[in-house]
Formats: sequence, C-alpha cells, structure tokens
Amino acid sequence: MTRAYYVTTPIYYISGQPHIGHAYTTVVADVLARTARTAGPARFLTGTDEHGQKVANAAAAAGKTPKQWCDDLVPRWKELFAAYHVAYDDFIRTTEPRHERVVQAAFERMRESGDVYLGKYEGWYCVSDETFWPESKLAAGHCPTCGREVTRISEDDWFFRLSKYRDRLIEHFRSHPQWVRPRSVYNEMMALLEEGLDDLSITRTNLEWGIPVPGGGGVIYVWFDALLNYVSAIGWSTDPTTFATYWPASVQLIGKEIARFHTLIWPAMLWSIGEAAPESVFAHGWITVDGQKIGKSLGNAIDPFALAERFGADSLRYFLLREAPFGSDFSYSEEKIAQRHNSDLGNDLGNLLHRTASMVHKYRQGRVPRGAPSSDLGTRFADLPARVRTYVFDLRFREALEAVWELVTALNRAVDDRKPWVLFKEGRNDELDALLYDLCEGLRWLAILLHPVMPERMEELGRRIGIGATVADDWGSALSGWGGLADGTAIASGEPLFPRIELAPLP
RNA sequence: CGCGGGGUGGAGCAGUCCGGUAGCUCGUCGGGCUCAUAACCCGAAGGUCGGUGGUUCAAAUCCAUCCCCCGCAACCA
Repeated sequence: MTRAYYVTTPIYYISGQPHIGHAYTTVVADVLARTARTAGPARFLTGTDEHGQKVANAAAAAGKTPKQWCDDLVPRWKELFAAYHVAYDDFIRTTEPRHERVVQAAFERMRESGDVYLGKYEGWYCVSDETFWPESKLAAGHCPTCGREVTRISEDDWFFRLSKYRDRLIEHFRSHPQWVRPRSVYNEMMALLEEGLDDLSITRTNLEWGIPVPGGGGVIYVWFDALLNYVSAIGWSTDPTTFATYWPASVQLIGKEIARFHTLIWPAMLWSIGEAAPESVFAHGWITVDGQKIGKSLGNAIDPFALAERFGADSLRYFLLREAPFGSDFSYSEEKIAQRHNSDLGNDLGNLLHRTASMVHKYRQGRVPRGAPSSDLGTRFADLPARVRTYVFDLRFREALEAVWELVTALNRAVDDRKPWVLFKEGRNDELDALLYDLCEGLRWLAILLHPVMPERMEELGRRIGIGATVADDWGSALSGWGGLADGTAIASGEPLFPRIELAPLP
C-alpha cells in the first residue's frame, strides 16, 4: 500500500462569514498539497464545522433552521477558496452522513472500552444567551456577554477519559520533539501537560443541534465531533484501504488558538480508537493589523474577497507565504502587500519575463534559440527543486521563496553581465543565443517551481513561454536538467504579468 | 511569583535550541546599463543585538535579574 501525503486544515466553524484568516490557512495547505503532487500522491482536506450552540444561536437569530443556515453559508467558503485558487481534494461538512456515522462509531467504541463514561457536568447557564459558562469565564458572577444572572446547572453527561492519556502524551511529546511546531506552541502544550489533564465532558443534553449520542442522551459535544472529521473524510471504520493510504496525516495545519484540542485531546482520541497520532501538527500565527488581532468587534476585519479582487489572489498567496516565517504572527497592511507585489513580483519576476520576451522578439523573431551545450546557470541551480521541496515540506515557505528568488536574481544579473544588446550589435550570435535560451529556460523553471504558490499566474507564464499546462508537471522529470525547453518554441509578448499597483497616497 | 511569546541599523524581520566575522527585504546615497513594468545590475552609509550582572579565551546566542509590549488562562470552534 502506498502511503500518500495527507494535509488538512481545520474545518471552519460557520457561525458567520469567512475572513482572511480562513484564506490564509487554506492557502498554506494548498501550497503543501500542490507541492506534494509534484512528487507523488497527495490529498488535501478542508471543510466546515456545523454543529454546536453558536451555530444554533446564529441560525435562530437569522430565522433559519441550523441546517438551512449552514447550507446557505457553505457556498461562501467554497467561493472563498475558489477566489484564492485553492484546489482541495475533499470538502467535508460535519452534517454529512459519512461523518456522523464515524463519530457515532468512535463514540461507541470508546464507550465499550471504558474511555467514555457517564458523569456529572456542572457549570453556569445564562438563560438569556442560552449559553453555558465555566466558573472561570464568569464576570463577577454574571454572564460575561450580557451581564445577567447565571444559574447553576448540573447534568449527566458522557465524559472522555483524557486524564488516562497524560503519561502517553508526555512520552509522545518527549520522543517526537518535532511533532508540534513551532517550538513555542510545543512548549506551551508541554507545560499544560505537566500541569495535568482533566477528563472532558463530550455530550450535551440541553442542545439539539448536534450528532445524537448513540442510544440517546443528548448530542455529542461539537469539538469531539469536529476533530473526527480528519478521519471520517478518509473512511475510518468504513474504508480501510483508503484510510491506510492517508492516515496518519503528514501535517495538520491549525491556528495556535486551537492547539490544545489538536495536540492533547485529538491524539488521545485517536489512541482510544486504536489509531496513530498525526505525524505533525503545525500551529500558525495570527494575521494582525498594526499588531492587533483581527476581529469584528475591533472593527478591523478584512473582507478577503475584496482583497483578492484588489491585489490578485496569487499576489496575496505570495505575500502570505513570503512575508513572515510561517508560525509567527505577522502584521498585514495594504502597503506591504503592494510592496511585495511591485517589488518581488512586478520588478523582479514580471519584468524578467517582459524584458526576455522583448529581446527574443527583437533579436530572434519571437522564437527560443538553440542553447549552449552547458550552462553555468543550469549547473548552479541543479539542486534548486530539491531545496525548494525540502523547505516547503518543512513549512519554511519564506526560505523556499528566497531560494527561488536566487534564480530570479541570477537571471536578471545575467542580462546585465552578458549585455545582449552588445552581442546583437557585434553579431556574436552564439553568445546571444545561449543567453536568450538561458533566460527562457530559467523562466520555465520559475513557472514550474512557483506554480504551487501562484497557480493561476504561473499557468499564464507557462502559456507565454509556450509550455502551457506542463507547469504542474512532476518535478522529477520536468526539472531533471537544464535544457527542457525546446528551441523554436514561440514566446508570446504581452501585458505585464504583475502590473504595478499604485496605492493612493495617505491623506 | 499563573503559562507562554517577543524587544536586533530609518521600517519590517532572520539568526538565539547546537556560543566564535550581525544577515535579509524595503528605504536612503553614489555608480552602471538601456532589453525591460520610472523596472534591472553594482557599490556605500547606517546596529555597543531592551537594561544590569554573571559564566567563558569568546555571548545577540548560555545563566540570573529588572524594564517594556503581546497572546492564552481547562470544556468558547
């Protein structure tokens, strides 16, 4: 059985509209999946988390049933991913039967093994908000959102024996120091582990919007339900062959706010049903505006659709991966996006295409001339695909892009160093042919190497240099050596690939 | 004593785990070039790496302590 690359995003909780953070995580997963596909089989899962109190509340406020609410919103997420050129293999909704079956099966199995047991859940309930609050969240004994009185409630719920897995989790963390990244999140989770773990109530009797507890007794708590999407989507308990191909996941991307659930509770749940923990979990940072967290209440939420419209989805994808080391928070601003777009994409890369196409037309009637038998550039960058892959699979996107940009810079420099306008004037045709060939071949490499990051623009670049859809080829064959571009290929001249974006000056 | 992260040339950041010429992008200044999207290439200026103390032949990097900023704080996804 072939093990395949399996990458997941969190499933997104649809109590409202998608924002730029959703696009961020999903784009990163897309880049991983696209890169993995240049090497072998890969699967990329995303989806929506649709149960729970907040969805029920939001739906009620909108005068809809929860299901209708979700059905109406799911297309927004799909539109978002389409707008950002995301090509997922599967999109799972937690309201689908294939998921509900698996959640109930997992629950049953844990109940049979004794990892799920009946206990008493106690907390505070705000009648007005229809919300439960733990003791620690109360504001001076009152509801933290509406300020009203809360009442003590107590219900019989099923609990997951999380405490039982503490020692195994500690051992797993110690023996797999890279399994949770970045290091800061690993440390924080390890500290939580050392403080100790309590069992978790995983059912609710006061709520109807959820997956029914097998045998009755309310619904399954939304987190317990949601985490299982990663295995329900690949057929746990129903399709052993598919499951064995993809599990354990290669990397599960999350935001750092949900690290507890994915690095402590999730592996314990998996062990409880006899499966392995994911190979790695990577918690990325927040996108901030002027160092502040983005939030509706702060009034600085960003409409991801408008942003893609304005700057181009591929430029944004590049920005998100290039701007900060993956894992850290990073500050977003339109000025920074425009700067990256203009400088890296427009001046360095786009202009490289433009000047190359111009010279090929001016000096060689728009056809790629025959290259020299060997090229210093080809020798120097022979290991670039392997380097890029290593960086990408290590989620060091910034370093991957910097490595690719060494080639961009080298090509631009080659023009200055070898002075084609002089070669042309002096009739040094072999030298001119060799240079122009290097430039075109270099562009072919760039289109292929950058395709996972900027699929739409690199496909356009591929069309311009006459290689079309092969930009998504397997790197092993496409980039096995310098010289893959056939001479005589027509190079199109055209509008700038990344036209400059001028921001209106600030008042 | 709740936990964790951060403070590096004008701006934004790498480097800190495994001590040993402080690196990148943008900006600034000077030069080159004309194929090109006022783009490209070369060079320069600019930092006692938050403070103090310690370990060491040697510390941005290890230890202690202090100051400042920011997240999280158990069932909220």
